[in-house]
Amino acid sequence: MTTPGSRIEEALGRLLLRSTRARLYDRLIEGVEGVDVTTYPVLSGVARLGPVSASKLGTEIGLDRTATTKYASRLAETGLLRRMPDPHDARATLLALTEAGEAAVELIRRNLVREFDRTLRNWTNEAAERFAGELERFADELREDD
Amino acid sequence: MTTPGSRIEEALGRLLLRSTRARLYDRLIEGVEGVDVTTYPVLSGVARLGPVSASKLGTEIGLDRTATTKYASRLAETGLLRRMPDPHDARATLLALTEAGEAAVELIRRNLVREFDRTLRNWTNEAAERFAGELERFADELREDD
DNA sequence: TATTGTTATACTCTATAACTATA
DNA sequence: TATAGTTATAGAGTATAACAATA
Repeated sequence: MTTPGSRIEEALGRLLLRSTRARLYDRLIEGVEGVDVTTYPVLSGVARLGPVSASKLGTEIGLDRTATTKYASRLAETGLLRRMPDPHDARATLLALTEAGEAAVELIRRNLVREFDRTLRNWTNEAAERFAGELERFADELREDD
Repeated sequence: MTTPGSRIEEALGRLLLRSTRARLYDRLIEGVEGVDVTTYPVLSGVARLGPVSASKLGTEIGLDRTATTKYASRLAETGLLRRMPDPHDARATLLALTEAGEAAVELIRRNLVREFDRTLRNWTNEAAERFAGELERFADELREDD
């Protein structure tokens, strides 16, 4: 029997495939030095959370702090992130966007939005809005069930 | 401006996080011996497509045929897949589910139903069905835009 | 003692290269 | 010549272990 669950599994499975993710992100990073499918979550996380330690950021984006540090260093080398001492904790280092980092985040985000809007070009606006709302709700509730 | 694309970007970004994927798959394959986050797409693909060559399966699930072969061998070692000669092409080998493979897919499917029932427990059946259809369409069209 | 960032290390995923057999 | 499956190999992602500094 074909249930909503099995249909969602199949479709979501394809979306979650490494190749789909890689292809999606590959299209967005043209002209943005130093950002790829692995460093994007770090860059995007700093953009969302503001100056943040590697430990906390790692927890938020589901990466180990050692991997977070590694990708943050890569982003720092290309000038998109900078490190600041944490005034409240001398052990910690805060990761923050540089101006170039802010610009990169803006560009990538615009590209992503454009990509999805293009995918939805044959949908009615009503259907697209509804789907967006349902996907938001689904993502929320899936992560709530920890 | 908040377009459907921007809302999808945010929601899908959360779904694509490695931690979300790992957590989801870990729950799906609970209690299924020999299946993990990498072999699951292979097993699931054979279940969906029926007896299929590694080349065609790889194309379908977005994996290189060498990786597909490797994971298929792993599934064969644990008795979930078997290889059959292709009667129409002596170069090809068809991958098919064994009885244990069918049982594993059935168990995963039951886990899926449980998982998504829990996520969708507050949705009407109509909304769940509609969302499943829209997600299928979205996944199709996102991959078409190559 | 616990936690921070970092580096070193090991393991896994996955693609490319190369080989053999068949269309 | 092109395509099938397979194995060997190499590059990259990511976790664990270990270290020094600070809470």
